Amino acid sequence: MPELPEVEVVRRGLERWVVGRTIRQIEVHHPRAVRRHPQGPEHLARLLAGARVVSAQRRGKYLWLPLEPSASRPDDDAPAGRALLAHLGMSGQLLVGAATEPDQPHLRVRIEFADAGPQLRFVDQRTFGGVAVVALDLAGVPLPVGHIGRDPLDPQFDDRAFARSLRVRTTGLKRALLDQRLISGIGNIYADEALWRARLHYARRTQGVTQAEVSRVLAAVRAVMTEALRQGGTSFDALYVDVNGSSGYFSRSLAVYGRAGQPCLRCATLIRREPFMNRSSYRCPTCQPPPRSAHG
DNA sequence: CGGAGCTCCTGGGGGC
DNA sequence: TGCCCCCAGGAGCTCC
Repeated sequence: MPELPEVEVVRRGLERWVVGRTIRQIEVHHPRAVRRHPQGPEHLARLLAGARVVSAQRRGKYLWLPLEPSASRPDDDAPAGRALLAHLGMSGQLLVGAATEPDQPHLRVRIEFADAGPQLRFVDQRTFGGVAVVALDLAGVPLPVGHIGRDPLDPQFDDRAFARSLRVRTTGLKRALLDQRLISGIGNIYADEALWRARLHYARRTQGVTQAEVSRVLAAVRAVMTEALRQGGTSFDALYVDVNGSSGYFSRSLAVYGRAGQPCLRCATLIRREPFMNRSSYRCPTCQPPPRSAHG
């Protein structure tokens, strides 16, 4: 399940293998993979043909490749330029490989370049992810990404502003961590890992969280993501891989996620799995006790 | 408008 | 062995 560290691994791969190259043509193999491109697959293909990839950017779990502005036209509706935007969703992969490699079973979009180099493929089993060509705002951020907050590894992330907006929310702590408008890049795995490291329960009321606890949870988020990044990301199977198809090793380092019934690495209490938002939360009952009152 | 719940999707795995 | 149901979950959408 790609979260910030996994997406950043992919971004680095794109930076190395795709930036500077010119797209020759693309093939859309599944309409759902381009559903976020409202004008349809043919329009997407037209915009990309001949475009040069300028850089590889990321905010939270969104990736985008700014494109060299084409010769300006009077009717240009994207004065600040366009980018190829990608979200990996649950199971999306961006793979760089030779044209001679056989098509993956869930190949959704193929991008070929004008040079003789490897192609870029968007492969996605569950089709929660997708690609689109979108306009950039004056800050260089894709319009559909405008509502996404900065992520905790962004140097411009404002810890104090985060603490303020967190404490005026009326929700639970984990729900807030998963709200990409407030802080981006965190998904179910890293939310559980960070809460375990910070020794906080997922249902803690955001209004009742102290400044020290906010600092603790932010430090935990950054620590777990930085460690995961160093190990190439988290992977349980072949679903999440870097652009070369290699898996990360961080799954070996998970303290609570997926460890129901196994001892807590701090206190040996058995880790518990509980239903949460129609999904699961993993926690240590001793290190992360339930909040005692409505104030959390 | 904030908050909560629903929905999209596919393949693996467990139960019978 | 085969079938059915559950599970994984990001994020846009809908409803209150």
